[in-house]
Parts: sequence; structure tokens; C-alpha cells
Amino acid sequence: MNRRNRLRRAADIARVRSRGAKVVTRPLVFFMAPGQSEAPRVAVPVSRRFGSAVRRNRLRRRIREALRCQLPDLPAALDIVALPRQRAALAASEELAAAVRHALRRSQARLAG
RNA sequence: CGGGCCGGUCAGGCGGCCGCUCCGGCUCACGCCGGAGAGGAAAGUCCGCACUUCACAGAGCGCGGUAGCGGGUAACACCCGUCGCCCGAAUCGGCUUACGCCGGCAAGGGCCGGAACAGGGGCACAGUGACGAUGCCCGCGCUCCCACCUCGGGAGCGCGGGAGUGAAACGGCUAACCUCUACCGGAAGCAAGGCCAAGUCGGGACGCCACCAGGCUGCUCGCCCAGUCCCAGGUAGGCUGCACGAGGCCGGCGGCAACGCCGGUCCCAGAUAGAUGGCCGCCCACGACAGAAUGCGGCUUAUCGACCGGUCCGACGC
RNA sequence: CGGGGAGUGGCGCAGCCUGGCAGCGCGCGGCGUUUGGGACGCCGAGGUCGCGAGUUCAAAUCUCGCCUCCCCGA
Repeated sequence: MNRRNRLRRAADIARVRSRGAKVVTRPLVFFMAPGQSEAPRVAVPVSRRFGSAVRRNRLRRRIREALRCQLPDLPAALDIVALPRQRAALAASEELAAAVRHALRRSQARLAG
């Protein structure tokens, strides 16, 4: 997931979290909103309550990998914030990927409707 | 062979597919090719420096730190050597019926380890007495007084002794109490600091000739300066600082060592919601603690294991 | 990343600087008072002083090293 696909500015993250569409899955909470960029952009905030720097880095990398695998299916100009819940640290990689697919279906239905 | 102790190195490996960051080259561009890519503690932030800003950087007092001696270093509370004190197994010696107790010996480990006749302060409880005692108790001797048949009582002086209490009793302890001596230390910190862009651009207080604002800070002096502070409101972007360094490796020389000098060789992370990941196969003793954020030297703490080296004691063999 | 502060009964705090007894308020338990409750009065229980070393005869207090929590700074 290269730099073009990252949601980087603090203001953008705050905008998506406050105004974006919200989809809740077992391991993750997704916020999605239309963005100004051509490419889809993603941010994964991991707070201190997930443990040490090693544990936080590992959780963020696994979530980002799950998102990267679905990157070709993402619509352009969509900003996503994937916020992990407490049980996300124990979730298997397949569970994270399923959560991403589920969120994508829900958002497409919501945007179409 | 048995036992004790010390030091160092590494931090799963190989292969395949899909991905991330930086650098170099090519390309109008999408992109392609090549190279590099977390730690011994990156951690805690406990010390020491570099660097930057703060009156154009000064003085005195205060305050803080260090502490045998010598050396190393950019510097240190770190490291090395050495002196002193303490700890330190079996075997050994002594005692004991025995359990066991006492004493001494190694490698090695630990020590904020200057000064208590420069001064001030403190030493609870217990105890006659605790920082001082020419004082308390007991015994003996001498003198005097009271009483006197005898036993006796009191005062003073001299000599001798004081079990026990307690950490400590005419001799100490405490400077990780103040203090003294020697040496060191200006303060704040890369969210420091510099440049650019965007943006709101109201109100109040003090000051603008010399003290009376502020700046170097706790105080005094000196110096600088036209702004300083508070409330409300706005911004939360980019570049730089920022990675060639007290640098790594190899060899030689000096030194007991820490370390230094000389020569050769190498370029070795640089993110900014923050780069090392995901999946699969094989091997083994089945993988711990843990993720750079200005850089470096230490200390401390966490840590599954693997390997290497050194040293001391005892027993046996030659 | 950097700077600062605090851990003491169940809760909120004092004591620490200047070392020897851990105390205050609320809460809790029992008794009294009341028809009962509250309030009030009397009595009482409850603390490894965050953890581990060191200095001292003696440490909540002094020194050093850890742990947890909180606050501030572009």
C-alpha cells in the first residue's frame, strides 16, 4: 500500500470519522466518505490500549494487508478509516479480510441506494 | 572428572509469490531496473556530551553535583588499574555421642570509600547515668556529728568495684543532618531553531528621557532593548535542522588494562497517522525481550536459547 | 519525542523538609435514643505507607533503581 493510498492529513481523518458512513464488524469499525483524491485512501489508527509499540505496529500492518488485498475492488476517491476494536488483536487474518469484504458490500449498497 | 566464578559473540536459516520506504539510473509520463532498509537493549529517560536558541554570553553570592589514590575519555555518576573494608563452597583444623557450631584459605563479587581535636545539631525505648557525670549505687578506710549498754544513722574526703540495660556507657556513633575541604556546573531543549505558504487580523494592562516593562532565570550589580504580557480568535501545511559520524571492519605499534597512534578499506535506516508485512514449503535444539524519530558515550531494567573463551579449588592418572 | 507531578485504612487527604507515636474527615460494624428510619451520642474494627535494595541502632520520612497513573509542550 503505497503513499497515494494512504489517508495522511489529520483533518481528513477527523472529517471521515465524524461525517463518514459507519459500518461495524466484529473486529473493525469502518468509516467511509468520498474524498478529493483519484485513488482510494486508507488510515488505520491504533491507540495505546492495544499494547506496546511492537503489538500496535503488528496489528496495523495486518489490517492494512487485509485492505491492500481488496484495493483493486475499491471505488476511486473513497476515504476509509478502519478503527480496530479490542478483539481485533486476537482476530485471524482471514477474519480481518472478511470484515473488509463485508464493509465494501455494505458501502456499495449504501452508495447505490 | 566433580564443583565454583567471570567475560565475549549471535538473536532461526533457506526458497517461492504478492507488497512498503529511501537512494541511484532510464523514461514526456504510467512505470521499469539495480542497491540499501530497526536493537542489544531501539526501552526507562537516570547521568554525560555534541548541536541550537536565549542580555553580543559578564561578575559576585546563593543553589546543585562529584568524592580513597592514579589513569582513560569530548565528557560523565561511566570504564581500567590499585589500596582499604565486607562477602565468599567443598576439602582442612578445633569442639560435639550425634545433629551441628566455630575458625582460616581461592578464583571471584560488592562498597555515595574525603574530613567527626573548624564549628553547630541529634542519639527514641530501656537504663543510676546518653553526650557527657566534680553525678548514682555498693564495699573498705579516715575525720566529724546524732544516739549510746550494744546494734546503728547521717555528712565529707580517699581508694576499689558496678551486675544489668542498650546499637553505643570518662569513650563513642551519625556528615545518604547542617557544615568544612577539593573539583565541576549559565538556562532551556530538535515540538530547540531557521525559511516559505495560508489565515484571523478585536479587547485590555504595563512601557517607550534616567529606576519604575521585559530580557539571565533565586538575589545584587552590570549589560541589552522598543516593545512585553493577558484574554478572545485563527492556523495544525511544506522545506530545512536530518545522517560521513568522538563511524564500522582489518592489520601494525605503544600500554598490565581501560585506551591511544598509524596505515588500509567500507558507506551502513531516515519514516512523518509514521516504512521490514502477508501467504506457502523444507530443516533444526522449534524461535525470548522487543520497533529507530536530532545524533553519540554510559548506566539501569526486560530477555527463549545457542556457541566460544578464561580462571580457581578438589580428586585421580602420567 | 521532550518536560513536569502524584502513589499512605473502602474514598478524599495530613504526616516526609527537621528519621523513633502512622493521624483527620467521610464511610463501615455494635450499642443507645426513636413506633421505625434519618440525624445525634458512646464504643470499636480496618493500613505490606506502590515495589526492591542501601545508609542508620532505627526509614512512610534520607539515597539509588524499578512499576503504575495524571498533566503540559508544535
